[in-house]
Amino acid sequence: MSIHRVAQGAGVSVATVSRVFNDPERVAASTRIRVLEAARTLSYLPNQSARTLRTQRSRIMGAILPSRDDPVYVECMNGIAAAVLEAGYVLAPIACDSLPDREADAARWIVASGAEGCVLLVTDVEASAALPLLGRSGVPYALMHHQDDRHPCVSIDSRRALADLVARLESLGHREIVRLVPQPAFSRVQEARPGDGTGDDSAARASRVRHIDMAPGADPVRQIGLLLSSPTRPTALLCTSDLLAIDCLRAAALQGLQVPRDLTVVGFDGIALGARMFPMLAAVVQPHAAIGRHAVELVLRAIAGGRAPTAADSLLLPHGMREGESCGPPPFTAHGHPQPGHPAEAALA
Amino acid sequence: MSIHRVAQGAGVSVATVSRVFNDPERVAASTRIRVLEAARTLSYLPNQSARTLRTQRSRIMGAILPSRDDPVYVECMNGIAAAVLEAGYVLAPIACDSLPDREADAARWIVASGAEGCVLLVTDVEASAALPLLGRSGVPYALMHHQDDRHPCVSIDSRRALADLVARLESLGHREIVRLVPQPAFSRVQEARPGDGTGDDSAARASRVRHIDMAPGADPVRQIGLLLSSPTRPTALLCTSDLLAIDCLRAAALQGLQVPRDLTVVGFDGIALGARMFPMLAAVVQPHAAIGRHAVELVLRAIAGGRAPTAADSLLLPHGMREGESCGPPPFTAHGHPQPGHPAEAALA
DNA sequence: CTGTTAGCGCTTTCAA
DNA sequence: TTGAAAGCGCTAACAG
Repeated sequence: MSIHRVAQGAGVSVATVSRVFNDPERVAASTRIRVLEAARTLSYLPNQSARTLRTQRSRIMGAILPSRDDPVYVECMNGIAAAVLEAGYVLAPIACDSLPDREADAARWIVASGAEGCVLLVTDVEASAALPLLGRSGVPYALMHHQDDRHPCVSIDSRRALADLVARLESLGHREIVRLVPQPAFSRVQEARPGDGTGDDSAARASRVRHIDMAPGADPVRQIGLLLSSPTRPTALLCTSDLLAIDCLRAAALQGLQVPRDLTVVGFDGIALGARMFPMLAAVVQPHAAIGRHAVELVLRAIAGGRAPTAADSLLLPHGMREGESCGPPPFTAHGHPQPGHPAEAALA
Repeated sequence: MSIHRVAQGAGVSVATVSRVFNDPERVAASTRIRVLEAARTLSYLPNQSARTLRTQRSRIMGAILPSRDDPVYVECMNGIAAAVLEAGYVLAPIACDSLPDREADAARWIVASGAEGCVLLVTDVEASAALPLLGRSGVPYALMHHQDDRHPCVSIDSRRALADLVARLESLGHREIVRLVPQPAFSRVQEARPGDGTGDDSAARASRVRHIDMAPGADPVRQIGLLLSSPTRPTALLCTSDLLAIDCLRAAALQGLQVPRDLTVVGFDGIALGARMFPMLAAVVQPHAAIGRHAVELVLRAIAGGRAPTAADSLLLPHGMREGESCGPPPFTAHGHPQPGHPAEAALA
């Protein structure tokens, strides 16, 4: 069904029909009604491709994310989708399974589709081929969950969030904190690692934490179980993601450890599901949806202003903390000896 | 960057450039290389809108789903996305938050975008405005997770799955089984309910189960807690969704009940996350991804054959069963079937 | 093997 | 307030 048939049906020119849909004020009420009527009976819908081709405005917003499975990205996508919808755009989301090649493909498709902008979360900002691709094509973009001097970013202050979390664990008495890092690690996770050269206070605090890289491909629950059955098992597990924290909860239970009595587990995302489990997962709560929303709005603002966003437009959003039920004092005394009669004592014997 | 500039750069006509991208064999190797080179240096990408407008083939597959938050739909979407990608199409997914109006809007957009097909999961097949909309526009579609005589559907035999699950619970000795049904219930959940008039064996078996509608809007964990604190609490909770089963697990823990010693909880989706929790969630395992994939392939086959899919093309996929750790024998000897007017029902009112 | 050209459906001057 | 017509970038006859 094309605009011609509608024009014919209403006894007007195609230009008038077009105006009815794009600038209704500029056409007489009587003709407008006639056109609308014709359009309705023919169930006419303007052809998007033709419209895009003609106006050079696709009203498409691209979104490149590592995966569709992690609730973190789902929550982020919710914010993105809402902002995109409100702006009258349509969303073209692409999940890349954390594969850099797919990220580049996605960026290429984004450009070819004529998307007016793009928000994205890449596995590795440095190595990303998608970023320069978008940059070269002049597609305005914003990164989510990253902090980088060379790109417009929206995220929390992850270094500070980590410091907050460590401070909380330490104030509870934990001295043997292990931070579990899945491999390959996203650049957003690598940040705030000891020896990153920034030398600021929070990094110093974080360096008191032992970092353990998880073997890629292996079953996380088994790996964590191994760690927990070690005689020198940590008193607190600080996970880079909530999904990993959930694995920790299961691993602990399989070892017969009770959380938080025998072990503290904290996450770093604050996904909604964590609050529906038992024990409720203690975690940094990142404003995932807000991050997505702000990233979209940043890009939209740039489109409206006719210029690409820059690193100077970057936004840092506040994070929260979920107390949860998976976090408590360590089972050991301050002096590092097992409390008498504590199950951990038997385990260490 | 248009095809003209590339043609100019390579010293050929636009037709040749077009051929290089659409039917490379038909152009001499030497010219092809020259064109490709020019395209690369100019970082040319064919304009999708122009291509679609000209060929009348958008290579877009629409997907309408109730939400983005439920892992069930995420898994489904994974299957859809994979099939769509393999076919060289691009996916346009729309989440409707289970709002019929948004479903209709989505269908309208699908049509306007020129999508060649659509897979969808609607809240209510009967009342859906999206279905007739697609039908009228001639966009081939397939329903997922539904069984309906009037539409092409891909799903499991949910009646049989429910019967299998009930049989398993009964063989373990459970006689007080409650099936928790969130409100408003999807048509896919309403199926297999007593009094649905089919009168077959599985329905008869399922009718031994007491159905309890959950209060819409209220906190599920609280509601379930109330049910569990009743003196005549059921011995097994049969949930229509895994997410609800997870709520049951938490509610049970808050009541001091140990699963499965004091209470059996089973889900009806088999989401991956359920296997990562403790206790591992026992559940019917639906092949969500396969359902999505088959729905797409069904539509693709129809597109290739130049005809819309019909109810006769419907597919029934086999379901599985996850033993899990949340399922065991009841805590006390069976004392007969639940009586009408069970107090547990009042607890939820 | 390659070039010329019409036209997909729409918006938008420019004229009336 | 309305219409005529050009052209967005591309593909597919058709001609050579």
